[in-house]
Amino acid sequence: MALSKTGRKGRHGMRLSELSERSGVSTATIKYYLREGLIPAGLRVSATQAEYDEGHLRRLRLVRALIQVGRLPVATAREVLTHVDDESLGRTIRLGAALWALPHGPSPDEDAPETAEARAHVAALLTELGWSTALELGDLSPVHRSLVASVASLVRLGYPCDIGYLTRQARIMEQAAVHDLDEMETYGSEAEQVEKAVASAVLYEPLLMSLRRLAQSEESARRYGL
Amino acid sequence: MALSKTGRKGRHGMRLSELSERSGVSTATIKYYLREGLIPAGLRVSATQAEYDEGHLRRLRLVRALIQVGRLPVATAREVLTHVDDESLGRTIRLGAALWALPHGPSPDEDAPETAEARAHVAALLTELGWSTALELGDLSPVHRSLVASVASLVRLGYPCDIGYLTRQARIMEQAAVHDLDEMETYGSEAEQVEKAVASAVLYEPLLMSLRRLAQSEESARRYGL
DNA sequence: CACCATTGGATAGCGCAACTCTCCAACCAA
DNA sequence: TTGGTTGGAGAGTTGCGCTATCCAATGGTG
Repeated sequence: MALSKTGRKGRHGMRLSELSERSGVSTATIKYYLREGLIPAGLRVSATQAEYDEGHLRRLRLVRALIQVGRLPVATAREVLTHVDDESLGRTIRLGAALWALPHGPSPDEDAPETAEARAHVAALLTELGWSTALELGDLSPVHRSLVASVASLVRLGYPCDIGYLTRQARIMEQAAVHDLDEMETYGSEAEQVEKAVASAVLYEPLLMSLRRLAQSEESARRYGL
Repeated sequence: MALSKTGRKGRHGMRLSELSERSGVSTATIKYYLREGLIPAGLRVSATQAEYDEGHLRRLRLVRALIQVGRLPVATAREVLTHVDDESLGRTIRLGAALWALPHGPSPDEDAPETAEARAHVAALLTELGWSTALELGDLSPVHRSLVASVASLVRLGYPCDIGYLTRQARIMEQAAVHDLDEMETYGSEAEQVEKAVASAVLYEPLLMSLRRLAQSEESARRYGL
């Protein structure tokens, strides 16, 4: 372990190994992410040396969060980050593009008869909710497609998935979404807002689901005892 | 096993190949699931032949849902199903045991300084919420641990994850949980209720998250236009 | 009864994804 | 110089969810 030329954790000029130490990610893995284009190349300071800065560290942490917490496949993470980085787009579109690329469950199985039923179910639900944007985009949106796939699975398993129940749950999710956007607006820069939105989608989802399960346990204990 | 004696819908015996046709799962894969103990063995009718019934079909569909939609590793699915099948337990415990075994994100990294902070955050949150059961079980519960891990990730990325925001989201999730339990109570048998709870956890979660993202899009369009 | 496709069971192999290892020449501080 | 370190590239490893192959017992058909 040789002393690098900078003893301090300087704002600029980290080596790959220092990036590794500070992030807790092995150099081999960082090299892999660099190869895969998840992290921008460092500043080439000579033929065989490159420098990394705080931005790289931050990006690396985001990548780890996407992959480890959010369970995104590497290829998907790359696509999402491409949109996050694309400053040529306006906020809304940039945000939409990033979310658009986010992980979706398996696409609906078009051969299964339940899929058509599920599609109709979802259309009725969106109509009921008055979510015209989602209704118009329809099958083009990956989110819409995973929704259809989820409903199809439930139908296939014999759960009714009735519109009233889904509508109520959707209204609840709407509250959550409103909170999220309120929260997002507290972030100043556009880049931060977009990153926040991505984090919101991939990091807050497991968090919310954990909260939901805890709430279920609480409610169950309340109703039936321990 | 338990299933062959309890869940008789149709008495009519199927061969493995018919089970495959009706479920859309290849015979090879079904054999794999049998080997892995995800599906109880068929009724051995001779040295090299076995019969399967509607219960097996239903179980097979549940397995596919857990693995394909819920993304459960095979080993985890087996563990969950073991609890679902365990008729020696009371409903609440059985339900809890099944949910207990469900997939959790990565465990918190004890080496990271953020983890301690996250743990304190979560404790404060649970106190604020009055969720005493969750508070008492604390770190024993996998759900609690993934919650801590999620919060730690957010903190690590620089998001404040403030208690007020989390409390509001938790209250919203509480509403969702109450709906779920209401819905669950409409199912008659205990076995069905437990299965419903599992389905609720693994199938409804992606569904709810899809709804949340759609709601975010709607709200974003409402605020900022397309 | 004889025939042979089918069945269930066991084992080995495949394909993908996410790393991880190995090598090497360039580099830089001592 | 010199010896440890660096970045880059490709091959290797691991784990998992299947999938393909083989085999003997079976059982419907003629």
